[in-house]
Amino acid sequence: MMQHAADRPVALVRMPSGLDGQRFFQRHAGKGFPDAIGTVRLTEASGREADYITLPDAAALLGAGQMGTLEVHIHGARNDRLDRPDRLVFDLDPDEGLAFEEVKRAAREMGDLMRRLGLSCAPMVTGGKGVHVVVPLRRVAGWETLRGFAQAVAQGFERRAPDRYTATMSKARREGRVFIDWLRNDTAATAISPYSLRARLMAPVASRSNGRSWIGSIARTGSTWRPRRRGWMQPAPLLEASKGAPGLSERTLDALEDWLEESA
DNA sequence: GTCCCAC
DNA sequence: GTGGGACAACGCCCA
DNA sequence: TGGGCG
Repeated sequence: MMQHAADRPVALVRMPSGLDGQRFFQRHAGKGFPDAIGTVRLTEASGREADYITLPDAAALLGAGQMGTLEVHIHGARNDRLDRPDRLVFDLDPDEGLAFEEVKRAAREMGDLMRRLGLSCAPMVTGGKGVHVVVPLRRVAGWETLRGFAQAVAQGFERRAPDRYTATMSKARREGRVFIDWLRNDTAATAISPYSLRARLMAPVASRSNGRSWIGSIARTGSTWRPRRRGWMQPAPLLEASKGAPGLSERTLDALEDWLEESA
């Protein structure tokens, strides 16, 4: 998990009093935090500066757990270049009651497009009903570019198959469709970290809808902890995709233009 | 977990 | 001094 | 401007 979550601003979902207690989302570092947990100064949209939480190493993650942390949500940029995101996320969020098969189909189509645009990517089940398609990026473009790219892709999907996709968050537009949430790609936005638990009963990592338990999720990652059964070990798809990942270049944006024109 | 106020 | 309650986000889109 | 959303 730390290969994904270390050295970037994070937000925590904490339930320090257990399942029956309150639950809160915390992005600013607070007093009484363990020494192992670090802070990183971030300028918010309002212009205000605030100290955000960051986890330098496994000890910090352990410290977070000690404070009742269930979920870790990560920013799209690392501490050493907060203005140059190294990942982009499409959150594929199905309407209530939509078959998981539809989400998988959406993820496949998104993967196809990313490959066509020369980008690499990997799918991730979120532990809820959705799938994140994560696109690791060389840090050549800023947030503005990223956001515009994500929006264009989501709207392109909607235009191509308006009966199956929507790029609009509103409940009404989502009926029977997969909402492609492109809004996770902003300076202050976060997305659930790979391998984070979820603050739900049984603390899943992966949803039941694809039949994979959280133990199975760990096995899938290439973690140093390995289950006995052979054949489960595979390289973490996202880490594989990150190796030599390209950035959002002029060429990528041109390819996107072509795709958009096709569907116009 | 910590701070702060009321008692 | 101590018991107890409050507190621990942000920013977007769209109506 | 406020509500919904994640």
